[in-house]
Amino acid sequence: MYSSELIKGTLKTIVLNLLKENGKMYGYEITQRVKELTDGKIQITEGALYPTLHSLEKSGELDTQKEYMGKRVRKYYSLTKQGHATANQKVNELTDFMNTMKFLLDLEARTSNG
Amino acid sequence: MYSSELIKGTLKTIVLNLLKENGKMYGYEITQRVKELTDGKIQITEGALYPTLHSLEKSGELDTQKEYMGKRVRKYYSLTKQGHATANQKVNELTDFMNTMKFLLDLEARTSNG
DNA sequence: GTTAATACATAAGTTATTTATGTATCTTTG
DNA sequence: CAAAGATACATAAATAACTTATGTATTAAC
Repeated sequence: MYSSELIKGTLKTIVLNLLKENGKMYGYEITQRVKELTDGKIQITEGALYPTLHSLEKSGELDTQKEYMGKRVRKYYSLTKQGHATANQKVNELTDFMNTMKFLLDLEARTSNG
Repeated sequence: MYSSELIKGTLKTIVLNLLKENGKMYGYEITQRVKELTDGKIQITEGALYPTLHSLEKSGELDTQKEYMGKRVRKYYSLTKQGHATANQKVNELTDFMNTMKFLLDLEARTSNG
């Protein structure tokens, strides 16, 4: 597990990008998928995820659709048009940020090489 | 400028790594160096930096040394032995985290290619 | 002699999270 | 069939890292 400060600020990006790739997902599914894809290195807690989903819905990024499996409810989320745009923008920003960070952290290698 | 949530959690790593590369630096110098190296994309505020430096000193990562330029004080910070170890560990963790994030965000490319 | 840059510092407010708790259904296991 | 664990939602209080605001003082530039 990474120290939690690192993961902060990337949650919305992760969620939006997963929905972009998968069309629709429900909350619990998102937590499991991320855990699986990262070998448990990133674990999204429900206390963090649900408020984030609600906030993305409120701001017009996500649509919801309830489905009943027997008596159990699943709340599926999918991107709105605006959500697609936000997803792209967030992923680009994070990619850019990571490149900048790599540049900063690689300083030693760069100065000793030239 | 990146959205501030992204930068959160990386400040200590940035500071420790800069000190590792430069031997000793003072606070204001750190803010300027980071701004310069990132073309203004990352700007560390003094309200964030000074408490971080104090906290790293308190936890035994940094040593200080005051120098007077005329009447103006500069407080130089340098890594302790423990600080060196923490710097390496933090940089490794951030690198690892960024690789994991790239893997997560590249999902689409991977699934459409194989 | 006023403005901007250099250089330190701290305190109140914000915000995204963690931790804790709660409800309910379905599945496995002894 | 009872208990435990997994599935699936939700919210509220506490925490931590920052932002924003403010303060002091020296030096440089105009």
